[in-house]
Amino acid sequence: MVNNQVPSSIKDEALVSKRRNQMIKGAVALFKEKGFHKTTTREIAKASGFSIGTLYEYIRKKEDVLFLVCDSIYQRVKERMEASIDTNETSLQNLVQAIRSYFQLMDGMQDEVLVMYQEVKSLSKDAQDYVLQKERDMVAMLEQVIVNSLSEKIPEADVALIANNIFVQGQMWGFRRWILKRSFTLDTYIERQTHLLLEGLSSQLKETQS
Amino acid sequence: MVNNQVPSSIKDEALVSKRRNQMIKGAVALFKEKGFHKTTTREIAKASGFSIGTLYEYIRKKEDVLFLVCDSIYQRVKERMEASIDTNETSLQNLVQAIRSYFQLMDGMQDEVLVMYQEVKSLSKDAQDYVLQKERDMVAMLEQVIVNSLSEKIPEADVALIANNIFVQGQMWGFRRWILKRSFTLDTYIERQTHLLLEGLSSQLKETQS
Amino acid sequence: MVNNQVPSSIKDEALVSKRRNQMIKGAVALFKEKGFHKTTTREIAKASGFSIGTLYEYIRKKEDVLFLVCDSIYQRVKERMEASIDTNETSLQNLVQAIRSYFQLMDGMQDEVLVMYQEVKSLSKDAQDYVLQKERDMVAMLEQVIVNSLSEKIPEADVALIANNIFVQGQMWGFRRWILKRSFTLDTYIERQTHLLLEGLSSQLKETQS
Amino acid sequence: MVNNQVPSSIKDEALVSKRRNQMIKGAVALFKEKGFHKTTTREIAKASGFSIGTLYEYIRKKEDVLFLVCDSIYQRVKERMEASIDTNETSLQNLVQAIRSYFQLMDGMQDEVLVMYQEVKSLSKDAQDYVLQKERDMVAMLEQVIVNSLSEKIPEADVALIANNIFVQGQMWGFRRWILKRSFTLDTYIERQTHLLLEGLSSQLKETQS
DNA sequence: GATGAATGAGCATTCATTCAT
DNA sequence: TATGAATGAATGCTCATTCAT
Repeated sequence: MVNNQVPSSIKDEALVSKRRNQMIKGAVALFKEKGFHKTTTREIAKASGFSIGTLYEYIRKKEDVLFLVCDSIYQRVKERMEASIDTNETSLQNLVQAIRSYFQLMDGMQDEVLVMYQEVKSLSKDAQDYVLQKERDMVAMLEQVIVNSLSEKIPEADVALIANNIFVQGQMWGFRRWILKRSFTLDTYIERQTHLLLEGLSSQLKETQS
Repeated sequence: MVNNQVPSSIKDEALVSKRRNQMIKGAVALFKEKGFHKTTTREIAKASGFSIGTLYEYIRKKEDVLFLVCDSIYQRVKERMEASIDTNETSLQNLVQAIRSYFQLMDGMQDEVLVMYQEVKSLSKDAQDYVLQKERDMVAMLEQVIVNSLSEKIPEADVALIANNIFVQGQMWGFRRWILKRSFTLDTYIERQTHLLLEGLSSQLKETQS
Repeated sequence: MVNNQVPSSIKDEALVSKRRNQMIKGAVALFKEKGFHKTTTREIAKASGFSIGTLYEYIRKKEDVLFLVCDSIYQRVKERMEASIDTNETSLQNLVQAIRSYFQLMDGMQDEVLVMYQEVKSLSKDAQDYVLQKERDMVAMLEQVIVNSLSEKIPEADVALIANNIFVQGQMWGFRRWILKRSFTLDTYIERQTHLLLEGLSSQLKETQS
Repeated sequence: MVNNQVPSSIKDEALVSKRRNQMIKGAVALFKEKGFHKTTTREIAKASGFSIGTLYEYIRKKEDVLFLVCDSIYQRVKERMEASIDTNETSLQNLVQAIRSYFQLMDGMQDEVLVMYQEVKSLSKDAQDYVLQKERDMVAMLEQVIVNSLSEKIPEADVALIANNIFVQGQMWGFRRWILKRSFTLDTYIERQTHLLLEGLSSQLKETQS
């Protein structure tokens, strides 16, 4: 699926898609290593496996690469969340499972998420808005799962807050690993965060037959 | 107090201190507005009130400015935390109060924290280590306050986790304001986060006579 | 008629001719608008109605397009001068008529002449010589008409000078329109320039029975 | 006198003036040789005797060099015309003298005028307007001299036309030398053009006691 | 100590031209 | 014949850093 926010002068859409994937893959690795600003377009071209001229057949400006990278990361995270999280199921188990899936996802896409985290602000306002909408969607998914897992209604704001906390704690496993890895593995991290959350919600939670 | 990590060719320490403060003040404003990479040394010099030549009498490289800025921010946050948080007091009230102080601090230094958040990765490994140590110190303060507020011992890892959660939630008020401000004011945000935390800890908390 | 100064890899001469005409038509419009140097080969191909690859089947280098354009303009001007000017007729009326025709021609081909005027110097020396020969031919035509209109012989140099003056005044109507249009329409311009010229020549002119 | 249409980041106005003169001198030579578009900024810097970085301390964009060059040429032509032409004197001799001075000037600044002629269209609309105003001023000077040399009034349009003819004939000596030099030297060219003009005006001219 | 002119390596971007299909 | 994807040399411009005054 070609991202039409970024025009290309190449007509063959399948090719555009293929080349942009090469580009994204190469760019993520570089951005991870040295950040967007310290990465040159030539390096991106080289890491993508084609020439600088070819790079510019598929984008207009360097910032387009960043946009493509951020968008692709958000898209992949969103898709994988949609695949692994059931927003209809109403059991508590479903919330626990959703958190686990999401944290595992964050663990696996750690580098990508870190890149995204540090560089979104380098995008133009428009591009940021476009990309952040996906973040809102993801938080909304978590909110739905939370609501479904509760037996009593709690204030909307609290649901939003919990969803945001979970969301950020997932990312935190990526961008604060330097401090967390002293005390946790991914599994213990998931387990303890879940534990803490459920304790806080205990009185409103649905009964679960495990 | 002159930061000796960054050598200056000027002998007069008082002057170095004064000039660097001008520099930091000007630079924070610029980094906030356009980020470290898009800010030029000329702009920094101008915003600091002196010439480009003079700027380089007080630093060696552009990165030194970033280091000075980050260090100064951490330093100020740390100092203000130390001033408002009592790590000896053992009441639950003290934890509540510490959280409130810290969140208010984050609210007031929102821009600075945002800058720091996005730009630390641009520092050299050494500079990052130096600066992150201050972060570790702050988390440690929170850990101490948490431990003091509990009647029973809980695993060290849990203490670390809670401290990290609080720490990040404070920053989150700054860097995710775009999504949080739909549901919260600073006060309601503090109140609900505190509420959630205490619910989760309720069984281990010290009794409080309010 | 295919211009053999510019080789093509296509064999079918009729096709070459057709494609080059498309090319010239498209290119003139572009050169007029933005000049030769700011026009890209891709734009020329697009304006010509075929692909960049096809463009290069009919020329060797970008400069060939400019040559083709200049040559075509000169050719058209020359042909139309030959069609409307009678170099055998010896009346004064014929000179007056020749000037009128030529000025009207310049008015109609204003854009083309302007393009040619500004861009010939971008041609290689050889191409310039080739193209300027046509200009010499046109001036020679004017010289002939002038000589025919005189009753007495005047120095060759004077004839050349007058022919050049007429020639340039015709072009001047194109490239200095910004200043002339405040005082003249095409008709008054023709009338006054003719008047001035005839005054200067009055004593040598042939009698005319109008 | 520093041209304020083009901002410089250097404060010392005398220096700006000096460097820009170096720049103009170097650039004219290059533009003359290969045209504005085929001249690189590096070449301009080199020909000016300083580095590319320094060049850009005195201008903002490459086009600024062209503007500076065109403006300087017009300015010099205008100044020298003002110095050698008397717009108050009312004798016929004065017109003859003015033409001679102007043609000699064009002869001496041939290269500059050629450059200007071919490249003004590369300037932005604004810059063109600014520069062409100087041309209007010069034509106006010629008009004044013409009017002063006449005993009877002739239509304003005719005065404008004659002034323009003289103006263009002066330039023509530069840009059509390839065809004129077969029949003329500068002196004979001046003499014959003047002769032609005076013949045309004879009945309206002031008596001159030579 | 302060200034700001000079430097040139470095970077993003363009575009004429080629060539496999 | 026609196409258009690929190439990379070339170019305009920026900016951190130095150093003479």
